[in-house]
Amino acid sequence: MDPSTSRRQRRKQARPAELTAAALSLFVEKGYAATRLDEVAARAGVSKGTLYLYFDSKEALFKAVITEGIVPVMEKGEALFDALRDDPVRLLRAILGGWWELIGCTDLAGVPKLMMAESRNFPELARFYYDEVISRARALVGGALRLGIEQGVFRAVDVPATVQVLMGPLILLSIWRTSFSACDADACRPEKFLPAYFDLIMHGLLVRPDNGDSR
Amino acid sequence: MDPSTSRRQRRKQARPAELTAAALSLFVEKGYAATRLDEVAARAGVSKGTLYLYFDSKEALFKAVITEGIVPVMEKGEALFDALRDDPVRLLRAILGGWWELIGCTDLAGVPKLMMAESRNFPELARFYYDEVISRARALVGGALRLGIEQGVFRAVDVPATVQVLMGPLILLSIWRTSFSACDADACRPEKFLPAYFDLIMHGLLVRPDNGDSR
Amino acid sequence: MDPSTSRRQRRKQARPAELTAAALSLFVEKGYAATRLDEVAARAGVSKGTLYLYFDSKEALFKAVITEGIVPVMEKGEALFDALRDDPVRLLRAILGGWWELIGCTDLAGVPKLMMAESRNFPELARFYYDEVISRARALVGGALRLGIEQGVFRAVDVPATVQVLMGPLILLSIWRTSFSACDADACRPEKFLPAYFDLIMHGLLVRPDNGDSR
Amino acid sequence: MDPSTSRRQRRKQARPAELTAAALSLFVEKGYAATRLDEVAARAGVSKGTLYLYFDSKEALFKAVITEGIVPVMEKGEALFDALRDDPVRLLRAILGGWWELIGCTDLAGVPKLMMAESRNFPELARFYYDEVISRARALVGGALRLGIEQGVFRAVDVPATVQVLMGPLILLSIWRTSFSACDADACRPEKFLPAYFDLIMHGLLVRPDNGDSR
DNA sequence: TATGAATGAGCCTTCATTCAT
DNA sequence: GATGAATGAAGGCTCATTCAT
Repeated sequence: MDPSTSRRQRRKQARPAELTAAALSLFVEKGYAATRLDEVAARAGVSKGTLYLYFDSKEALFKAVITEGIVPVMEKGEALFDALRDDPVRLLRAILGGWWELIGCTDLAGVPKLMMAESRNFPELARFYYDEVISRARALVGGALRLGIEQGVFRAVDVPATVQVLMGPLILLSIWRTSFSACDADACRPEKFLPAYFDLIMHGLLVRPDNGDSR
Repeated sequence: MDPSTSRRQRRKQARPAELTAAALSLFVEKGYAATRLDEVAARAGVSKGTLYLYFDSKEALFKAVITEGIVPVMEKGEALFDALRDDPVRLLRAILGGWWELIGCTDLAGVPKLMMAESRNFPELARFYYDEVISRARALVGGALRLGIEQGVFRAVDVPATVQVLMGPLILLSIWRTSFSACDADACRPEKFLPAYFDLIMHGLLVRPDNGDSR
Repeated sequence: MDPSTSRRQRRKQARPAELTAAALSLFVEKGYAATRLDEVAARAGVSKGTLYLYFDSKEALFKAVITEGIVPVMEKGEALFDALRDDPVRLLRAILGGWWELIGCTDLAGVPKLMMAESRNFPELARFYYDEVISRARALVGGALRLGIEQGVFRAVDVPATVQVLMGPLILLSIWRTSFSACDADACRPEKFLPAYFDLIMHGLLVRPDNGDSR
Repeated sequence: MDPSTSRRQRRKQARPAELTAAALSLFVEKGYAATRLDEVAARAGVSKGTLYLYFDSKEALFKAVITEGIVPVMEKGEALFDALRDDPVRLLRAILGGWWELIGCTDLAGVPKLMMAESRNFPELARFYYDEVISRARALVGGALRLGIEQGVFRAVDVPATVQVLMGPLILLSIWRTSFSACDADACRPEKFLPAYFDLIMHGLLVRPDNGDSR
């Protein structure tokens, strides 16, 4: 292997990910329209022209940011599901906690925020995101709920609506951290929020919440 | 009084509200940066120049949209609080349900969405919004929680964190309706969501949820 | 009539023509691609943005330059034809000489030059130009030839091919004047060229050239 | 001799001509400014970087296209002149017909078209072209005319102006073929055009046209 | 007060040119 | 010699803002 070629090759292969990472952080910070490609390129350490070697347009870059970032994570979540089928309580905690670990507390938390802000401007992308991310996430959480109800561990709640309720606090916190952390660093600390979150929802879901599972 | 002058007067007085309403709907639809003042003026039925008679700049219009829309509503909420001090369960339902009625299901639901998207671009406005809206809303919900805990009706939850948890689903649903209703009209129907929401949180909060208060 | 409104109105009505005139001169001078819209605007005495109030894009401006400039002239030519039907020699001179007066020696001479340079880049425009200008011009010249042949004044030449031959020197001269006048001002002087042109073609066409018609 | 080296050598020597040929065809098709060097390189089967091994800049490539293509042809024309001094009619036909064979109906026909379009953008090149091509071509045609006039075969026309007239149809047809052949394949067929051309000009030039020389 | 024509700074995008490999 | 990734200056176009009417 020629080391010199290899370095350039490695660089070239890494570029798209470096660029989408830079773009993600700026899109989240400023919004799609207010983000200048100059800045994206600068943050990725390349010139403006280089960006166009890898992405056809600002819109293409945006789509790559959304699709390439989040789809792989969904697959991990689905693997989790199969591993914990027989304990719905641990499964639900694993899914919701896993969402937080893999998305909510990482840069990818910006993706839901972005999609909410821009879904009307990019309808096909919104459709894609809905099908590939939202639906699949709902199926995971809803599946865990249904298992728990079938096994008599969870109360017989309205599953689709409750899924939406369960995701709400997590998604909102993840957005909060990229939006209001300057105003209120305290409310954004997950170490206080997450226990209260799991305490409330488990108490709300479990048939017999007193056995300590809600902690 | 000349009636034509009077009509003009009325018109003139109504203009700012007509303009902020048009601006709100467009900001929510497209985002701040992607909204053109041409469109705002057109939707309000005036010319672009007229807009500048009432607002100094696009930024000033944005600030008016945020501040003038939502602050009055906060006062209604605070009045509610004083009226229902002695029944924390009804009080909490009234506050959360009132939030939905007065903000969540109206055009004002766009305001939280906007502030999340633009807080980094308008830090002082974010600070204002945090102080005048978020903090006061939290005080209301947190006050109801504390009353219930003191009176032994609610479990002894971590109040600040639980407030955040409680608001999450409501805020998210309100955003969802302006973002993904095209993809998923069903999940945006509050008549299914709200009962499941109250069922879950009341079960999660109440010391004795079986007495029917959770419905 | 309000004179102030009127002046602005008059200005607004004149703008498109001022802009196409400026654009024509620059397109002819530099070519379509090398012409910057800044320059066009500056030459018309307005700002770059103003140009976009009247034309949607550079391409739209180019199309307007071509279509609005030359079509009206064709109609004059066709009127000429009907007035001189009974004297084919004078008719042919009037058409060819009229082409020179109305197009060849004016700024419109740039239009054929432009179309030749850009026809491959704007195929629909080329088609339009071919149908609305070239075909009609050929019909005029060809009609005069045919009349003369029928009346026994002109030799029985191949009409379509000869039309092309007759137009060649005129069109070339008009292009020459915008291309090589700096190199050779002399060859661009029509007062020398035109007599030689008419002398040659009339001698070439007439059955009895000696009667002086060739002058 | 190593045959592979030799092939490379041959390749290397052929490169400039391959590149100018590719460039000529693209310049003629799209114009100088609208031609991208990527395309030129691709059409010549090399990479963009390679192009810069042979030409310093786009402008240098353009100049090479103009100068290297056409100057050698002029010399053939001048050789022709000396060979046919004593028959001015055949000489003139040979020069004009030769122009058509060597330039007008080949890719080199694009050169006059290009120079007309770009002369204002490249004044020194225009000057060079004027001196090395136009003047020499004029001298050839003018010389034949003068010989014919001296020998009493041609009428006493204004030589410089008539040269311009004689070249017009040929040059125009050659341009037409690269510009409007898509619109009007018929008018571009030289087998119809050239006879009509020679018929007209010979009739126009000859003192006694009836002796058949005009065919 | 209301209008809308005009402005020009700013951003996305292209492409001639360079240079490390 | 050949490549093609990288650069950055330049131009088309947008839109917030101004101002004459």
